[in-house]
Amino acid sequence: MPLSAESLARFAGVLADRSRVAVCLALMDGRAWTATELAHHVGVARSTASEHLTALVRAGLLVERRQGRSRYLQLAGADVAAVIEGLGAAVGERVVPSSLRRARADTRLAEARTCYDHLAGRWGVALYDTLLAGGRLSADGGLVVTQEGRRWFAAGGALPGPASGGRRPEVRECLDWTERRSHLGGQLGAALLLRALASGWVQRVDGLPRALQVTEAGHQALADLQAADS
Amino acid sequence: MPLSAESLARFAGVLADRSRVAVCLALMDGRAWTATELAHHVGVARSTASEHLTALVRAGLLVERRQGRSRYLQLAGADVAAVIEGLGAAVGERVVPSSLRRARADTRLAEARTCYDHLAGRWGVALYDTLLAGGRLSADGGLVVTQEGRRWFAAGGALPGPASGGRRPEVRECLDWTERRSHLGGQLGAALLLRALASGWVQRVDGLPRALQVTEAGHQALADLQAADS
DNA sequence: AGCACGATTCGGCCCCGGCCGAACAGTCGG
DNA sequence: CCGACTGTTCGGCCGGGGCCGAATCGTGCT
Repeated sequence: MPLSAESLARFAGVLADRSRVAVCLALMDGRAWTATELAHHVGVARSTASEHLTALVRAGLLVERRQGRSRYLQLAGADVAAVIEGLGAAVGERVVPSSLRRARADTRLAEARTCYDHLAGRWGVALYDTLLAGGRLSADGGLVVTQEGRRWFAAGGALPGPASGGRRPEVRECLDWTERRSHLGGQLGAALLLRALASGWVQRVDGLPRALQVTEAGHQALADLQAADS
Repeated sequence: MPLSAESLARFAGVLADRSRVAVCLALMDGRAWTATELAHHVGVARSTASEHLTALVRAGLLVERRQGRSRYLQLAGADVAAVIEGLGAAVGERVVPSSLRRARADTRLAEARTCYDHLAGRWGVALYDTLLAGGRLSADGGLVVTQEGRRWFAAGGALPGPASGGRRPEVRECLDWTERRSHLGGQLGAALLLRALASGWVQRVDGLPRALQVTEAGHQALADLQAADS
């Protein structure tokens, strides 16, 4: 009779399917997967996966980001991850032995890390925010590099060829839900990571593949960038 | 492919039905309901409810206690309640504004309180344990009052007529999952509450209907009882 | 013993939903 | 413009499962 039973059951119904659960479990690594990757991973036809994914998005468990002919999917937020972990605990399984749990626990991963081939973590997010605040990037209706930004990237040697005609977008807003903030992806994001390593802003940490340590020079570089804008 | 997806989906499937969810929600008050009560409450036939209830018990969400021709059902534990609350939070609903949440938070309710018409809370549980340890109650295969116990209850004026032919059992083990322990229910439990109030062991608290405050006399009475047994 | 009552089982109905393959729509690259 | 590739929509198939009513069992009361 109470309304809550209806909606709660409907919500649980979304998680009441192996394929959909498998999708969510795969996404527990916090990264964005493409639809075919997920379809192949759970072992169903692309058409079937498509329906599941729209259902998960409509239910608010996933967010999608369409890019070209691809559709990238991520968990909607840390709260849904918590629900899934809670369910996993209820059936007595450890759902996430993966990088994510460590990412939250390990402060070394929290400060700075790679996300695929670009910069993430608190420092990566801060750098992205600074570039945005300084007008080097603009996020009005799709992320683009401004003229000023293009000069700055070029000066640092971090600008790939303007017509480096790959399929990959030049810049991309990459949502990392452990931070619940965006950082810079795409070609330029990758180039920026290389520059950060080359300039000694960050350095890799032995034994922790994705971890980065921010050096004094790195903190200084970010501070300089912020100071130059004000 | 991973086993966890299968079992997790099956678990979610148990909660993917309005009727079953409505049952769990009703049981969130922490008390035991009878099967027909639940059937009537969620608005399905008794036969349908019976199947749902066995499913919930088999899934480990509920525990049952058969007594005479009745079947009492309760939530299996605080952990399942937490899962349900988590799910409720995920759909943006407050599942339990009820007494339970307060019972956990409010130390006054935690120390001693009424559960229906008998004693619960830490002090109620301790009293029950003491009666059991002192051989006044025996729990081997169904709770019964021993001869020694019968004398003790009679001495305190807490013994209802031996053939007070109501339908209610004389003693009953009542499982309170906020304590995760049993306390004394049934006719004798109710009589014991009256005696505890009459003897000044506990007194009611203004403004908190179910709350009881344990007096010095109450603590003393329990200590005396424990001392007499050793 | 007989009756009342709570609970369970069984057969049957019906609808929901997961699955696939085929066809279609967009996008990217030559 | 023409392939190559990603995703989506649409029939159609089929199994699962929620629901009920009737019959049955077991318990308790008189």
